[in-house]
Amino acid sequence: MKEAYNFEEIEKKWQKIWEERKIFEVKEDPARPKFYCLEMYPYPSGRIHMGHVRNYSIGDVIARFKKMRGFNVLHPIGWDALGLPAENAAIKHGIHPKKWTLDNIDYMRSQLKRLGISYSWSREVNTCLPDYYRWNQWIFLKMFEQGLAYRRMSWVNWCPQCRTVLANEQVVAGRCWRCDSEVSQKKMEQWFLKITAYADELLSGHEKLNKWPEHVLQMQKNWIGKSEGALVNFKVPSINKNIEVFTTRIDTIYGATFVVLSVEHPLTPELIAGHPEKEKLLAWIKKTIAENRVRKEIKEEEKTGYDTGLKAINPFTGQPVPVFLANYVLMDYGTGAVMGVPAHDQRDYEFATKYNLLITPVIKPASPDINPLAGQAFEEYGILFNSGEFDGLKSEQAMEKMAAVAEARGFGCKSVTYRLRDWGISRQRYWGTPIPVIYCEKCGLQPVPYDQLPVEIPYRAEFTGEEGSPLEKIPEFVNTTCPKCGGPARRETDTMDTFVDSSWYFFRYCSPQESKLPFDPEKVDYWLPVDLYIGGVEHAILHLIYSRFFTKYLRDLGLSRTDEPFPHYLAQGMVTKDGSAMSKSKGNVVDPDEMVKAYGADALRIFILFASPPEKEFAWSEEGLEGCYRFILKIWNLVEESLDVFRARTDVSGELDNAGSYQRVNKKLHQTIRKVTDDIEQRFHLNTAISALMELTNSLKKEKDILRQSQKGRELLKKALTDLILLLSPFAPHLAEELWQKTGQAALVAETGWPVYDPELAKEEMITIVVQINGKLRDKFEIEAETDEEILKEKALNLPRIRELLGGKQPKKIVCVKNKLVSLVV
RNA sequence: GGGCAGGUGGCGGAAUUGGCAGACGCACUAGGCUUAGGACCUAGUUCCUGAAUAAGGAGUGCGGGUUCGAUUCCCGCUCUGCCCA
Repeated sequence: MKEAYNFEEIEKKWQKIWEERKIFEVKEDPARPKFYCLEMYPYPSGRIHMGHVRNYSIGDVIARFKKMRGFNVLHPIGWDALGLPAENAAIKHGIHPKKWTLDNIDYMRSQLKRLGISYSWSREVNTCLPDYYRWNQWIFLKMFEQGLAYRRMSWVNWCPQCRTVLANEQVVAGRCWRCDSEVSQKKMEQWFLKITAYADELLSGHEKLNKWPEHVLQMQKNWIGKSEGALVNFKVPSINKNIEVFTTRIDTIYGATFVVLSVEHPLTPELIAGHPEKEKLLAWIKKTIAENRVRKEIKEEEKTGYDTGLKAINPFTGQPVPVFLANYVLMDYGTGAVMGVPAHDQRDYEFATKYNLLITPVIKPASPDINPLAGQAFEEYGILFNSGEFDGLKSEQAMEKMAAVAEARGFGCKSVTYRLRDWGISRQRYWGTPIPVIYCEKCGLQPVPYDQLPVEIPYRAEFTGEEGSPLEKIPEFVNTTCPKCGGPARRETDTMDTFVDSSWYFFRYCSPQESKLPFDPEKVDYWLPVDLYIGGVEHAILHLIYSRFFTKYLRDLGLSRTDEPFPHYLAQGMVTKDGSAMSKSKGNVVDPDEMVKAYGADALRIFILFASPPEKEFAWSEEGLEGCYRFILKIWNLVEESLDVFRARTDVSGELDNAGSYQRVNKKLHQTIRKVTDDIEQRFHLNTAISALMELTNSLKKEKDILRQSQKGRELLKKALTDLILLLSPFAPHLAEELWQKTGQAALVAETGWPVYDPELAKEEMITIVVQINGKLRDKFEIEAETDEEILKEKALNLPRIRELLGGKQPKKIVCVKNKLVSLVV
């Protein structure tokens, strides 16, 4: 009697055994090669979603595979547990953020365990516990000591109704998410981390990241946005001040017919001091500042500016040019001032046209074949003219020479700027790491001494969503004593961006209990870098760049020797259904729990991996899942029906009736081992690995009754089933363990080695050779592999069909490729 | 506007180095088995012409190029998605 496949029972059983026997717990072992397999840790929002299942299933295949290949595998998980949603839940439902978060974690942990992911649970990291976030504070203080954490004025979103600061995600279409009133901008003192100090290394480090997807590197490059150019001073004689502009095109400077400053430029007040329409101008400036914060892009028709009436001197031409304020120059980039070259910059061109400014061309195309289009700027490099002593130079040469001249004459120099800004980490929120700083009336700003860490998030707080951060309203928290003079002082009430937590959590996994330092440098030295990092591409810029920054900082602090935390990043594609990303707002979310209940974790895992390669989009379909469930049933039944071959029998004759069957299955087996191994190890194409397993299963199913008629065939079937179970185990680990046990194995699959193939046996002996005439397939024939090209040619020409088609004519040319084809040209 | 990724049957996808396009799965069709089945078994399924298991033609977004040969390489266009402005 065949036993039925009861996935619920089987999966629970093996999850329990793995946990009890601590199969996936690891220690440093210098004798073995290590493999650190990491998936992006989840935010404990309440429930696991399909994106998580995909992410963790991919990671689990790799982790289990590497373990079977003999690696010492670290495969940890944790929780990105601080953040705004917990606070929102408190505001909306009156649940304390801590309770909400910890409850969510408990539930989601059980969900992950139900999926059978091979995590080292003893290393679980939870960022909302003081044990973890105290080290955020520790690292912050180290940065503060070195001037890499600093405070300055910066803009925040402000809801005038709720009188509170809003996070960007709380601003919906320019309005407050709670009260729908219009969000304004407010300047406040904020904390920053000096990531720009590492701008150059973050960029040059890309060279080591040859196992990152090219497009992710490109995104980071754009984000860092290095531009090489020059700084040039334009003197404003009437107020005796210099306007320093940054330009990447100093070769066009003879065409600079005006200067434009950001409305937020520090010189603005002086520039407009004597303006006849000062009031009107101030109103416009205020409006522009507000708009610049909200708006992402400035379209042509929206470019507005004001003439200050003042003139600046173009240091190259010596000519006075008008000084403008405009909304299309941002204080955040370069120096907050640019020179306007309307002939060679499209934005300047549009601006000049609108305000009737002089347009002076100074660059002509290098080749006379190119005609600059009328009615727009010519932005290409070319040959200088109208440029005094620099006439006739190419743009590239001119840029060098003119920067040198500017430097020699004292009004400029070569310069590099970055688009990358320092990282603003201040959040006026409760559920985050308190920034460990104290303000004393007498002594001023004081860092919290290391021995007073952690500064804990006070439990008792009120969550109204109004009137500033909850922390501000907790006197026991705010009121403290100055660590220097002992007098009364106030605590900083800002908390840290949660990206700080996720910038180094992968260090913490190496020694999660460490209490003297953020992590044990020796253990980190053994495990880092992460050998494979898997996660959604939505974190490709911020999280990955911040993590790289922290890694470099921790290295410079002497705590680690790792330059790049993630030498290999696998960017997983989106999970979609009905053509769009699964999301609550779209209402197309499929709950993994229900699927696990209906089909089991193994079927869900196999389907999610089978439907598309990891880096591509994955489209949900329940029919597809059913198909994978049937595949599992097929394997189950195949093994059930063949269990007798695992028992010694004497009543089977020794000789094989069907040698062809033996050959086919043996070859298929070795080819499958080869393909599954290569697909996992080299390409991460888990979908084709699974399809290879399906093929092997189909073939065994078809041949098993013939094979079992002889002793030799029974041995092969036994080996094939054994290897099939092993190959299957990273994908469907519970099923594999159960079948493994059924076939009489004492050890666990998870502790067994990966099957090995014989390259000789995996080779095809007979090969189909294709015969083409004029590139069209006309016939084919079977022949031994590696047969000489001459023989192929002869054989092809003698095929009856080919002779008929040639009609006695000699081909003009014959191309022969060993093991592939014969191509005739007539 | 710039950068990147992608476009292959009814659907998800395969084709790893320029060499048989459509593996594997879904869905569907016909038949079998069954009291029944969303189970299982057998056969079939890119499109067009054909009674056909005969034979031929077209075919990997569109147009061109390189090549004996292009889903794959090159040029131009187009559409979709992502990122940045």
